[in-house]
Amino acid sequence: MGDYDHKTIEPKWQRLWDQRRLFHAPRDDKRTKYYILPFLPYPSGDLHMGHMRNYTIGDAVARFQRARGLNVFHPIGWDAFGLPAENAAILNKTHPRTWTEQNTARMKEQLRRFGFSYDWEAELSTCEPEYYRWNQWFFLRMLEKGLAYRKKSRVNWCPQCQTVLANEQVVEGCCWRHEETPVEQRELEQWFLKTTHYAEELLTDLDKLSGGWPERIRLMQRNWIGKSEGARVEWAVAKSDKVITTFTTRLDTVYGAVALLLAPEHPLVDSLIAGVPGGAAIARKVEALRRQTRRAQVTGEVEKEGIFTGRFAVNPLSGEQAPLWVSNLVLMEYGTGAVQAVPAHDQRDFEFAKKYRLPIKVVVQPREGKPLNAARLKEAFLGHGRMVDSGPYTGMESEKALQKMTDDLAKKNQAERATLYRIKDWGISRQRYWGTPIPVVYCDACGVVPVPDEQLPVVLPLEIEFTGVGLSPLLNVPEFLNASCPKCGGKARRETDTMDTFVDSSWYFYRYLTPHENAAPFDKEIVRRWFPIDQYIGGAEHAVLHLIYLRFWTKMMRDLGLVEHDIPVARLFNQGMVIKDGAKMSKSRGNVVSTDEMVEKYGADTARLFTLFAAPPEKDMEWTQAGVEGCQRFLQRLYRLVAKHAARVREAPVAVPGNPGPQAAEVNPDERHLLRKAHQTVRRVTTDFEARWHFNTSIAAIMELVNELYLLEPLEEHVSPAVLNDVLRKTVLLTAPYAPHAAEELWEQLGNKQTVVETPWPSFDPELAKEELIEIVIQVNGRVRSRLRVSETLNKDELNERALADARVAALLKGQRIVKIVVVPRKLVNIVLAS
RNA sequence: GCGGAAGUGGCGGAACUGGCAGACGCACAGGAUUUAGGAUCCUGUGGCCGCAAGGCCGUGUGGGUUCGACUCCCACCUUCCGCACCA
Repeated sequence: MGDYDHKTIEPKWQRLWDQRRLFHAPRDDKRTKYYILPFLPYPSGDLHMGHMRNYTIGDAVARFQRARGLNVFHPIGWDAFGLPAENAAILNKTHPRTWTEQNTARMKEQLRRFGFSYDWEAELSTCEPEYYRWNQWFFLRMLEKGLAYRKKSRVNWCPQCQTVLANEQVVEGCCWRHEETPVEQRELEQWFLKTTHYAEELLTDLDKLSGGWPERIRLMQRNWIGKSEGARVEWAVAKSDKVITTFTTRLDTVYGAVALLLAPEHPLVDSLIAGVPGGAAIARKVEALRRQTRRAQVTGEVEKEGIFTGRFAVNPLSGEQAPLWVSNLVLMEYGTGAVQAVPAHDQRDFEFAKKYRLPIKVVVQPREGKPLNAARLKEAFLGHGRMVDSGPYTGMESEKALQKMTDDLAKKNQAERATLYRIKDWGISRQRYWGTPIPVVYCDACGVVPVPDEQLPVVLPLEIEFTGVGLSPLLNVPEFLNASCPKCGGKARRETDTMDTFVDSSWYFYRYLTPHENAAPFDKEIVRRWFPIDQYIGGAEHAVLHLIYLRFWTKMMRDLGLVEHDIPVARLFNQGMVIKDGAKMSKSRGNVVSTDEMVEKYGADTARLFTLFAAPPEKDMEWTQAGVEGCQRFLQRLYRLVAKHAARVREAPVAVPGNPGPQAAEVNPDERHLLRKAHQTVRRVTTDFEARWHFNTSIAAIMELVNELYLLEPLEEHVSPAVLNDVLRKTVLLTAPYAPHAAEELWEQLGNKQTVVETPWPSFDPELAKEELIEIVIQVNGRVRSRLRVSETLNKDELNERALADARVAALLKGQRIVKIVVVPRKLVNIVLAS
């Protein structure tokens, strides 16, 4: 019989699954497809239990759906390019490729030891030329379509990474990897992808994702895209031929504008202050404002301030002159870098006006409450209402005035409706070695020239030296740097910037289906059959980066005619974090639980089981040693039980089509009880998988079933082999998605030749699951005073009668007047007494 | 400041549609087995009062709706997360 020994069981079944290719999903198959995958992991070196939670959840679902008869595709691969590999190269003199390969091999081994049901034949690594070649190919297509372009721009520079960061990688003014390092600003020529081209579509698609993607993620993306509708309005500068364009969503308040504010970086600032008295002093102030980092401005480390330029601008509607100020209140990055200042109706303008003693002019009166008085205003009024002091618009509703003013100005070509998005184009240039080379060359004669498709891939040279200083190390590789121009054949210099690794992760899930296809990024027909992804699983930290880029990429591919759908991912699941000692499990916090140690000491099954049992998967869970031991104890308990009885029951007849298994009529009361519990458990676990993924309650239900079995020990005295066989088989099959190795071992002991993986999910009989007698609670004034065990067919009147006849209830009713009796069939009787 | 999620025993959590609060697990206590310990099996375990039967209190706080509220409504407190001059 022996004891539960995970060390022999787990490798045994892993080998067998592997040999028999049980997790390979035939791309062409009549069964319904189910495409489930975890986020692409970065090979950072070592997996800990925090990472494993993601894979454990996905694997349980994959195994369940496979048992349900679906053709499950469950791939994994490696996000193999990126900065850490290069930083490691600088520190340890290992080549990024070597470092990456070592880490990948190590993590792959760790995943294998957990027995996840991946289709390893689909494995891919983004640093392989056969993969990144297609990044380059896509880039060229986008270049042709005008979706990729180059511009000089002020970029975020992290002095730690020595590289440019995308806006998304800047967290509160600091680097997302180095939270203590403030980001600096630099001017560089950069490659951009036009994500803004799809801003509107990316926004409206969020509605279609309702139900499939978590509300939280959709909201974050909506804020990120940040649509706002308004108008661009032209203000002439007095005594000048210059015109300043503002953007506003509240043109209705324009009569209340007491100033026009310009961002310090606004291109007209220098020429406007050039000839003005005191211009030199103003210029010095502007210079000081420009030196402030955006971080300082946003976090309020520096005060909101400004300076009057000595110039005036003409209000396009009132004709009044408004003083022109330069202020760090205004951002050059958003809108036009110029805004109307309306203190009465904008809180920021209100505070600015108070500070500089600018007048305050109310032009919209609220519909309810006291009318506003400019002199006594404590804060800006942001709502809509009735227009006052606004020339011909006075008396109108402000919403109407907004439209009318825009139309009126538009007729004079002084305004146009405009929609602005907060989302920016995606800067993909990285001054780094370990990434996809951007396939263009710079020719002295022809300028920027794309590398022709036939010359792809532009291969990253492997012979390279890392000094850790300066820009890209590729600048020191003449064989790479020096190219000939594809157009004129003359001397050209190759682009040394590489692509942001978010490019790699934007489309890898298409490549999984045909990872070695070499005529195209993927097989269109196979993709058509397998998309969208049925279930994507990963952490919420990628809510606005990866998960917007991948939607962008699909839009772009749709416009290239490569795919027909708009949304690549039908359902998204965000698992919670793993907490240890009060903090998120992470290497930097030093509170990681090693997966190797877990497998060694408790086994993968125990680790997996605990991961799912400790909390529902979307919530944070706390890792505790005692909890892990409890789960191991359960597996041992199950193992001992099955092992003890296997020999006796395995020859008994088995429920198959034609023989539905033991029925109610043929069994004794103990057996009836056990069968009922078993069928109830199958129902509970099945519905938990289908509806809400609360594996903690599923596992609790299986534990209850096992407890019932123990209470009937010695089982041979109470339960026939046929019934016991049926119940044990169900128990093992239900356990399999959570603890697949132990399940296989026990399944084999029960005399099965097929693996669990090849065995259909157990079904349940609703009739057998039904309780014969149900418990009805009798309440008096809402307090439980007694209970009845009755047949569930009893109707209201019968229940009423039985409740009043109850001895304990009758005693309480003596001398009391009954006001009302509430009867809820199958639940309770509540007798309400006069007070 | 704005938006979101969440607050239940000593701990992790359960209660799915307004109907028995605390499933399951941990921890703890008692018993069986054992030379002993460990392991295993069984029993108990929200608080207070009581020998017991039983009673009272109890889901962050205060109010409300209801025969009945962890669940719905209002106000507030705490924690976590996201956004944060977006004109």
